[in-house]
Amino acid sequence: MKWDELEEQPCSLARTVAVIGDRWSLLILRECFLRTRRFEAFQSALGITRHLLAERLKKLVRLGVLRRIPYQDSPKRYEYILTQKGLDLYPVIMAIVHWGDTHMVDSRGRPMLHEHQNCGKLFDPVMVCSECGEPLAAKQVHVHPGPGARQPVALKAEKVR
Amino acid sequence: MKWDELEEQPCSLARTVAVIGDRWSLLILRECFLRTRRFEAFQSALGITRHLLAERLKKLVRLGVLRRIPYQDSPKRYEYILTQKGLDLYPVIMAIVHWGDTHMVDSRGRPMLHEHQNCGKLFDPVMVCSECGEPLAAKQVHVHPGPGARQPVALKAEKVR
DNA sequence: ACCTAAAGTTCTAAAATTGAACTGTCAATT
DNA sequence: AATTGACAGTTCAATTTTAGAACTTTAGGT
Repeated sequence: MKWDELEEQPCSLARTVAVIGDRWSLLILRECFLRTRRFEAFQSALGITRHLLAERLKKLVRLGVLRRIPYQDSPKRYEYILTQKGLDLYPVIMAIVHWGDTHMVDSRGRPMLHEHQNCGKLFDPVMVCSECGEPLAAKQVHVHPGPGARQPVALKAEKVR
Repeated sequence: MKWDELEEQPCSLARTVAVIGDRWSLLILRECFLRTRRFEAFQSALGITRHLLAERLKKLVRLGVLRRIPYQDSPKRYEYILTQKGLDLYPVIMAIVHWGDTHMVDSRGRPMLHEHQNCGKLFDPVMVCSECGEPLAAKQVHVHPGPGARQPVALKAEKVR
């Protein structure tokens, strides 16, 4: 399977994996949320090769997650900032961090703590139901095909012919 | 950077990316949450090569996300089920799916809908603060070094010497 | 004139992934 | 008794990605 095919699958997870499902993209986004904006800064913070960094930034811009904006002329230099689409990845990042905090820490404890400015407390992110507000568990969720589900099998067969 | 180095970084995101940050692991986990358990079933659902599937399953078992349990003798056959550590990835999966639902759908709409058995409604997952219950936004969160943060620079220099 | 900084690009070697065929065990079928 | 098929992998060559290092371009500072 190629990356482009992933993007076209009738599955929101697969399509998102096409965007962030590699070793570097999520780390680049972590840096974005920590206010990193420039090529050299990404490179030295992550230790990614310049080649790959250039490629990933290009990809994230193409997909609308980052915007490349000039911050000076002569020589023209650009920096990378999160779009709204990129900012919307925050829950993904936090869910990942929280899993790491729970299952991948050593004896010394968490590398980072998060403080919620709203309430002033150190917190963990919790995923809840938009309708009833209760925390979500896999077993309480049933999945139904939506309007964008895979075509009926008959139609798929047509296409193959 | 190698995968093992990722696992050892003082960052819960990097450590989690070491587990799920590749093209296939998240898709395999999607299938697990959809009740897929067996090698052939994963293979035909995903179109992954058998070679890679075997490797990824082994890795997820080694990392404690899946457990390999025999379901028959003669010939001995095994199936793969989520451990608690694996089940805890549900919020990550849901956050990813929700982002795809928001930003990667075509005109036909979502491929899948989710129903919360608790309240009986179709829902979206929302990430909230464990302390005050308010939805989280990146701008309202401040980050502090925790007990497992990177060693002081002086100590790092020691190590290098 | 030379050095540095930033943001890339180019090149070769190493590593990961793909695709396809092959293996071993056993049950069921011919 | 021999053949077929299911399942859970393993093996191997070819292709694609990634890593590592050097190089390029534009311009300011000394």
